[in-house]
Amino acid sequence: MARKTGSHSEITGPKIQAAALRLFSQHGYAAVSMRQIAADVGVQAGAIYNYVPDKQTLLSELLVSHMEALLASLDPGPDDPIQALEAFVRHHIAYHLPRPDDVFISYMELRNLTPDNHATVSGLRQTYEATLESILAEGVAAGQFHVPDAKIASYAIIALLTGVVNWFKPDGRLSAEGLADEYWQMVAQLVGLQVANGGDSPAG
Amino acid sequence: MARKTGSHSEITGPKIQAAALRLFSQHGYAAVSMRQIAADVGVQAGAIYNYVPDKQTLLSELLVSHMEALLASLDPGPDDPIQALEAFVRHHIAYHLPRPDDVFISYMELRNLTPDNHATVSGLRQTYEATLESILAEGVAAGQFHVPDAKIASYAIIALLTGVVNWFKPDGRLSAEGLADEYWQMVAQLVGLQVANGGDSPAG
DNA sequence: TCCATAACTGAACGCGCGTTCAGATCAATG
DNA sequence: CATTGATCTGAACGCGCGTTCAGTTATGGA
Repeated sequence: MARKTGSHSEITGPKIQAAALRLFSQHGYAAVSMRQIAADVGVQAGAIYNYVPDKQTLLSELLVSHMEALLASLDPGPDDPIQALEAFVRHHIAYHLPRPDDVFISYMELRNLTPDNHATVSGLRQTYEATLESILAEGVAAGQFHVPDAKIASYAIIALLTGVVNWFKPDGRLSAEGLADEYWQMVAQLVGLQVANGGDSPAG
Repeated sequence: MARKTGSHSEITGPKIQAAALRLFSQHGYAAVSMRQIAADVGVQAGAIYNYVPDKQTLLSELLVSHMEALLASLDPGPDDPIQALEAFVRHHIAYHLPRPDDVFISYMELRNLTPDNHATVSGLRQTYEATLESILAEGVAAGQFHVPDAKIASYAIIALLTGVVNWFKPDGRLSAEGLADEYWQMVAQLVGLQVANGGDSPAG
């Protein structure tokens, strides 16, 4: 054998993913060229094709791996719907806040996926949304939550939570934890729970 | 004078705006070519330049006119924060539901605006958001609303409300009014109001 | 040291892009 | 009906796109 497999590959490969993620998030998939990604990595455009078959696959892999990592990070959570909802809310914020670029492309570049890739990513997303919906449905059935419709409420809550990456700046007055506290209060109230003002999560 | 000014212009001009709006919303600004827009209108690409100086201006005008129309449609509303919030929620949904394409491009194509155009549109958007924020702030000051932070709550509520266009289908079980009812219940609870809901008692 | 080969370069390919413009077309005016 | 100018066509411009590939470079095992 000569040269160890992937001596640079282990560096350049991830660099390409990272550059593509940032550039797609910043300017949009269609507006970013392979040459721009290559320049960002410090390489010629042709070199990218040692790592990725084409531009479309590059985008698709970013979305799929984000959604799979998000799902893998999901804890089954407590049985009690209230606790489960709080855990979901806090986890959603904690997971998404450090990954604004992933959130951006996951919600904005879906339409640039080929039908096959779109179906894959949509399926993963629906799995995630269904997790929240079932928590809500259980809480409604148990008389703990009061929302007009569990599915609509799950859409509303996810939109509300995901929107945080649009304005949050890590150097602002709020820490990630403080932010999660505030969002949990709002979500708890949204589903009809009483929340101690300015305080912690509801007892239980 | 020969031919009356704008004999076709009055047709083709709006057709271009409409086609651009739909195509930008569907595929994204960068992914849509002037030739595609022209084909959709039934004209050659060059003809577009009788109506629009360039592609960037075409996008910018769509965003600006949407935001200006949205602001113009805003009623000052009742003095009471609760009534004002309800009016804001219902109006937001009623205005946005029939205009999903405007909503899409207004939130997804901001980054494709030149700095000047971006500043203009952002300014209009901030005016809109400030309307909600001041309603919330007044309600908090009056002890009617209980949210951790008026500004964050306004972001959350707008994200929640705007998300509706991502899933709403006009032929589903819900009418626009029924939908507004459900969203108003959720928002009312989010800000800490008690909402009568089919006879169940308030939680807690 | 030699050399197999992973990693990369740099040029090239056909193509579609935004935009321009000279000339054709067409409908209302005089 | 002839004229006029708004409207539109169709070809062209330079350019950058995604992708390919023959050839160059660099690395670590033999």
